[in-house]
Amino acid sequence: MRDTFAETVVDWYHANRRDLPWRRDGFTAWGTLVSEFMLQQTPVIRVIPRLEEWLERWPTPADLAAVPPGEAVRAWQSLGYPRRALWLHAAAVAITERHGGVVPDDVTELLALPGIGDYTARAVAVFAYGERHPVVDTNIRRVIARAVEGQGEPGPPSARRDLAAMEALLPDDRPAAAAFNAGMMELGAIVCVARTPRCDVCPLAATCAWRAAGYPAYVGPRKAVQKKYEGSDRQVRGLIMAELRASHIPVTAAELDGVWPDAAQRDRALAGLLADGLAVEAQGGYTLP
DNA sequence: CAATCGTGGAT
DNA sequence: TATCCAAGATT
Repeated sequence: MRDTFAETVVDWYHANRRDLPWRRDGFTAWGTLVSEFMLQQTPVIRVIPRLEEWLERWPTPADLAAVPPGEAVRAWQSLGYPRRALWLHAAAVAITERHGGVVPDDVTELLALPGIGDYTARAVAVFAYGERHPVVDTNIRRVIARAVEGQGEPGPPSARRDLAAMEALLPDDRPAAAAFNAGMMELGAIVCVARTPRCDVCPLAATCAWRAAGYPAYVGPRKAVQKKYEGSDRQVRGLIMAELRASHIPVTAAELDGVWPDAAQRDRALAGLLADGLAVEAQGGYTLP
C-alpha cells in the first residue's frame, strides 16, 4: 500500500500530534493570531504560559486595542523581540477599525497587517480558517530539504521557491492540506529536528532522499553566524526594556545608568528603543508607550 | 540581499 | 564554555 508523501505525513500527524493550546476545539482565530506572533522565533514551551495569560486578559482584538500599547509590551514579558508585542497591538487596532473586530481569513488582508509576513499570514488562514495555502516555516523548509531534496539543511530562504516547493506537495482537499501543513511542521519540530534527527521514528524514513543518499553533509552556503549576545546592543536594549516593564512610573535617566556601564552604548540602545516606539519620554524619564 | 531584532534551553 | 537554534518580520 503506497501512500503518497502527503498521506503518510497526515496519518502520522493525526496519530502523533502534541496537545497544544492552539489545537484545542473552539480555539479562536484571534487566539491563533496571537499564538503565531508569539511563536515567531520563540520556542513553544516558552509561549504557552504567556499565551494563556494574554487570551484570558484580552479575549478579542477589540479588548487589546482598547488598552495602551505599553500594556501589550508589559504582558509580553521576556518572550523576546518586543516589537512583536507592539505590532500585535497595532494589528488588533487595525482589525478592530478596518475588519469589524474579526481576524481576516484572506492572505492579502492578513499580509497588510503589521508584523504579519509570508509565514504568519498563511498560518492564520490555514489553521484558523481551513483555507488551502502552502505554509512554510523553518521546520517545513528542513523537512523538504531532507526528505525531498536529499540535503541535510535547507538553502537560503526564498519565499517564492519555498512556497512553490510546498505547493507541489500539498493535497487538493482543504482539510487534508491543513493537516499536511501542520503535520510537516510537527514532523520538523519533534522528529526531523535540526541537530539530531530521530530517523528511527520518522514516518518518511523509508522514502527520505537524504537518508537514501547516506546523509551527505550539507555543502551549500552557510547561514550567517549569529553575533554574540553578551555585550551586544541587543542585550542592552533587553536590559532597558526589563527596567521599563518592571516600573509603573517613569524610569529616570539616572536609573538607566545603572543597567549598563558603557554610556555610549546605553544611549544608542535607548535611542533605538525610542525610534522603535518601545519607549517614550515621560515626565522626568522614560516609560512604555 | 544582508543586517537587525531577545531570550533561554540544549549540546 | 561556546555555539546552536527556536511556528519570522522589517528595513
